[in-house]
Amino acid sequence: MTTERKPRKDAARNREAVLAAADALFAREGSPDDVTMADVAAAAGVGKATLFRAFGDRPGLLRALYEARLAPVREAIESGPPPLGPATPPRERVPALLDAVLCFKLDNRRLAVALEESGTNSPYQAAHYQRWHGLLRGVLEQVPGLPDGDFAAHALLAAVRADLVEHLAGRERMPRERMRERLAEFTARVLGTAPGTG
Amino acid sequence: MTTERKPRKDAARNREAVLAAADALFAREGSPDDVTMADVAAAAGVGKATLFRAFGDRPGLLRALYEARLAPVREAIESGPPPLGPATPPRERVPALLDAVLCFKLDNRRLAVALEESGTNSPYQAAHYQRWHGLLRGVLEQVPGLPDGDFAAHALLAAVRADLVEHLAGRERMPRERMRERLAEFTARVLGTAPGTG
DNA sequence: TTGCAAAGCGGACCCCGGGTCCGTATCGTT
DNA sequence: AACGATACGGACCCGGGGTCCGCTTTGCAA
Repeated sequence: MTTERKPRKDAARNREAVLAAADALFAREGSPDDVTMADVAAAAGVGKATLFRAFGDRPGLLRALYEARLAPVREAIESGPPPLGPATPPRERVPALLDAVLCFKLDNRRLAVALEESGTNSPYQAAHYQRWHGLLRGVLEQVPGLPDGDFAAHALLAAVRADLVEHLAGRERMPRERMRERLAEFTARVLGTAPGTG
Repeated sequence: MTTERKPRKDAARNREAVLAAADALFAREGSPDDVTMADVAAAAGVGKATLFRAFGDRPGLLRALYEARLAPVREAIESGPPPLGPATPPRERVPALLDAVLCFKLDNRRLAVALEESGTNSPYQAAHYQRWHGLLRGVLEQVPGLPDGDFAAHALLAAVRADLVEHLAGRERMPRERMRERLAEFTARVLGTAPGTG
């Protein structure tokens, strides 16, 4: 087993400072890649090496920020009450999950875009995507009449990809509630629960 | 009006050489961004400046390659016979369009990925995306019972995004015909023409 | 054919951002 | 207080996109 030593307290403090600074910068700046690593280091009042030692590389920093923000949502999904929690019947849980993802991306647009475009490789290898996909796929496969949960999960998640959300909400100024509504309609159609279909 | 002068013939020749070289390199290399502009210039037997003069910047080169490959498909869509051409009834044309996009991306995976990730800004501002979306949206809105063609068009196109296609076809080795089938099923569900729904 | 702009060429060069090195400062333990 | 381990920081390196400018080629015209 890999014995995890606990970090020195200045290290921990710096780590927090960096996270806070990065958070603020991404919120403030227009485009994610206008924020350079040197910027973050400077804003945190820290040397570049400290930053890289703490997070490995740029994607590492983004991931850390992302996971921190995502934690409450994960919690709600893994052990919360319906309609997000595991006790929810599949037909209701699927739209709830997608809505949660959408809302999360709406609330963290810049960050989500930065993360998706940061890796040198596709977002589909990212651990958090694999988790979302695995979960959604599992729930979809409990819905009778859905022939292929795997592809459907990918396709539904594609509809809430960060850059699409950013495009619609940011560039096209589509209101939040409208987007949620459209996504719900779309999901319902895929599930075969659409009003017009019956 | 902007008077377009015709280029000198060595310029034209070089332009072709660059396109051919880039094409070959993207096909050969594993990852799109392993191919540098300098590589392309060298492979084409041309100076870097020539390359940049001809195409502006890296995205410009990618776009040129992409448009060239895309031309026959556009042709088939704009003035070809059914099921792609304009004479096709909407309910058949939507899946045909998506299938065409999917096949195109399968045949030009590397290039499509490179293009989507190349721009400093999202792929949703790219002219070719706007065209696909506008077209699909228009067709969708001719289908009765579809409340929102705009979002549905985005969502359906998201299901055939280059990196997803690359992930499924490349990394996960999903066979071509299987992908087409899954996409067709998914599309049918959205359109309300799925076998399980009726 | 030769003259001569203008258009084009090429590769050395610049810029800038991610990532590293290593001498110095801090921590925390004895 | 002292000393090893751990962390700090900013100068530094590297590699890739994009530009500059002195030289070559083209094509028109005399």
